[in-house]
Amino acid sequence: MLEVPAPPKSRARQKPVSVARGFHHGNLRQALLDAALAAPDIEGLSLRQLATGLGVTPAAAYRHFASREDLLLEVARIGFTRLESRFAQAFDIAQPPSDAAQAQGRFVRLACAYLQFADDEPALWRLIFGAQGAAYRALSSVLDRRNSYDYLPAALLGLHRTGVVPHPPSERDALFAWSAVHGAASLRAGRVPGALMPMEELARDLTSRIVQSLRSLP
Amino acid sequence: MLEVPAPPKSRARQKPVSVARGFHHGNLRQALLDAALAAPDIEGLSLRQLATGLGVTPAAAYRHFASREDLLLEVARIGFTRLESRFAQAFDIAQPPSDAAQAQGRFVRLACAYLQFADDEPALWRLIFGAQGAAYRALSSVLDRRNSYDYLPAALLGLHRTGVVPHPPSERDALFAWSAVHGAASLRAGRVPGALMPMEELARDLTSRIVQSLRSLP
DNA sequence: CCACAGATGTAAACACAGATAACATCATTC
DNA sequence: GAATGATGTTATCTGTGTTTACATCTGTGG
Repeated sequence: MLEVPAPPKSRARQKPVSVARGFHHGNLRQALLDAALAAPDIEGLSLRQLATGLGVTPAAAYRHFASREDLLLEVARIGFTRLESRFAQAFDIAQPPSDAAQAQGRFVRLACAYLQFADDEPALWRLIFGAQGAAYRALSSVLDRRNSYDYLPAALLGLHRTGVVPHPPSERDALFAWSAVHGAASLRAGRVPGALMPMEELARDLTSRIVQSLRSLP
Repeated sequence: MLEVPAPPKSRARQKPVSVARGFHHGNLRQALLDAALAAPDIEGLSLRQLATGLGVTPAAAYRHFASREDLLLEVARIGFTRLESRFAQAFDIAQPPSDAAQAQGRFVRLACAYLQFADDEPALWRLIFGAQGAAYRALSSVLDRRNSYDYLPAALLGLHRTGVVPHPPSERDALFAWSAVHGAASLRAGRVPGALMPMEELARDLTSRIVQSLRSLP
């Protein structure tokens, strides 16, 4: 197309064992995922815009993803992994709580991580939990056995072991805690006015109420 | 098109004051809304399928709605009205609670209504609250001042007046209650296994836990 | 009774999206 | 240094939202 026939083709000739770093584009797959992750509205993305935005033909994307749906699912998987790593950091498995305050701190941090994720990555939050959590359901079978939602029961167990809560946590206890935190995050993501207070405050309020409810029931 | 030129045109000639019942189709607007309301996936609807399904040209729909988005918003409005009427029925304003049991019964019925709506009309639920509740936000400014979400604070107030809860309900109390119920409904709509127990049971469990949490805090 | 005006529907077209198939090109490997 | 498979391109198909120009129906005022 009327360009300099071959400007020395300065593309790195390193040949680093033939790993990563694809051929023409240079790892288009990852570039597509990155672009999608950076989009303000992931679900509303168009493959074509994504591809042309990367200087590449729409059809090229189909060498890496079977469909748009497939790409979005992969993005959701990445997002879920990010959420999980936030959980892991908040849970801090290396430092099991040795007293009530520490157990409660862990619980607060966990709730905070959940809420903060909705705040920091609203597009990913919508992708994962929006549309009735279709993506979440499609994913949850593929994820580690050590599911994200084991952290919460574990934190509740810590509350029991340190004497904060008299009974060992049941499944319903966990469901209730999860409901409250998830609901608060949803309302916050939906910008419901009441839920927009400072986040740490919200997390403390939530968790202390949950703990209160766990103290009394049989 | 090779049909009988004018089979006496048996369309009712009643001329009932010229109200409702449009011209060619006979109230296409309502037919479009009804078809959308009946769809299993409202957000995924296509205007063209909708129109042709009703034996009408795609462009015809644009005589009644400015855009697809506009149609969906109207559907969401109708859905929200349905949810509100469930709330109203559950709340039963004509019979204010005169003792603790009745106040708790009202609270349980309210939670039940919320959960039941998610069960009965999943497509509407997703439309209203899915995608970070964009539709809900777009709507909430248009709805009655007597907002749907006034029922919950009112029910909490009833709990206080009948002595179930020592302190008058604060905004945070309401937010917590709403978070828990909304979260449970979301998890249920997302078919999260733990949330799929019989509904009345779930509602009782939820509300009793919420009440427990309200009993203790300052 | 009937022409007119406005509401309603149709036909045709545009831009854009997802998806597929046939072809071209590059990097690696024998 | 050719064979090969991974990668990207060029059409092309179907379907969608939307607009424009035109046709038709309905109720109304002269």
